[in-house]
Amino acid sequence: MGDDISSTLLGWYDKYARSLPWRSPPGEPVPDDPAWPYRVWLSEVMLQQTTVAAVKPYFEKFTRIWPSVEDLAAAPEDDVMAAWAGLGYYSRARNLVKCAREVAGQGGFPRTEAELRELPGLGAYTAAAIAAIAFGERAVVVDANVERVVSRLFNIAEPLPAARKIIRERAEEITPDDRSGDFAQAMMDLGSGICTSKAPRCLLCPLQGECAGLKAGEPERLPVKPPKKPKPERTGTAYWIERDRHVWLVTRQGTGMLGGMRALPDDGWSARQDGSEQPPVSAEWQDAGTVRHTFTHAHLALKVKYARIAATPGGAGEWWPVGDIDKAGLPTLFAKAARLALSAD
DNA sequence: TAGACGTGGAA
DNA sequence: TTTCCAAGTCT
Repeated sequence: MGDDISSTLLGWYDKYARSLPWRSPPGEPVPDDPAWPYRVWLSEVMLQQTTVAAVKPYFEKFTRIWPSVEDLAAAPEDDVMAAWAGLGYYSRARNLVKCAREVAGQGGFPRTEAELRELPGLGAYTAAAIAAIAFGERAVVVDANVERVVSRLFNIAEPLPAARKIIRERAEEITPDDRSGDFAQAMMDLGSGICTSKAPRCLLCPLQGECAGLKAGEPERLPVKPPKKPKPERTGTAYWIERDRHVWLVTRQGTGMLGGMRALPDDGWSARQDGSEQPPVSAEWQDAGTVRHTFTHAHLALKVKYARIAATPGGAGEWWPVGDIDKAGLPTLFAKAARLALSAD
């Protein structure tokens, strides 16, 4: 049963695998090149909760600027954060630098799942994926695609997250000893293009004959997910402070929201609390408008105010040339705010 | 363990 | 317009 599923799926993958910049062709042995695990690692971290389409240009940029893990390890953290700007989940970029430095210090990536799991930013999924894809080790790779495919294949109606235990057991049973990396990527391609969340294309599925969820009638209902909680509405204010064709930028501290990223100064809004509306300096503030932005866990209405001042604000920050604002590495929220300020000014 | 943590595209 | 989500991790 498990062998039937894996051999059928691998046969399908040999024929229909997507060609992606970080992939080797199906069925080929793992490339014997130190750049290979680096590229697999980088792509896997970028792909966490992020679409292939969004990742592609970032992967090209990172591998062009930093072709090896040693290059990335030697890069200033600020440069890496700025290059990551717009991709989201910035703790990934902070951990990327940490991880690159550890790996470079060790002379390369470890090749076992357990050792990989110890590196910053690598959880159960990513460690298994790298072990299987980059090193050809047998590993059971479970991500949201695998959860969806497996819950349908075996008609697992238990809701998440409780279903994870049985899903992992089933995934373990159908994962082949050989080509477990190709098998994982085949499951992802299947989940991405055929066994999709809302409208699975079961008629095109190589596993339709083996799918208990399809036999039971409503595979699109699986996996059963817990109800979502409503997102709170938050308000805040960001400040565009200009002097002599330069704008005052700060770097957000800590590991919280947008931590480590350049930003416009603001009034201390967070996902948990509205901003104070207290500007960082006193000035003749003018309204530029409001930016709407949705995070995973809150909606934000960010008012944007602008002013020209003569002095330098107190506290840490830097004057950034207004003409180079697109090179500042602002996360999307503040890139939107900057655009608004520039259009109003 | 449930919540924090981004973004842009699809429906 | 709003909701949902896409190759998760960390605390």
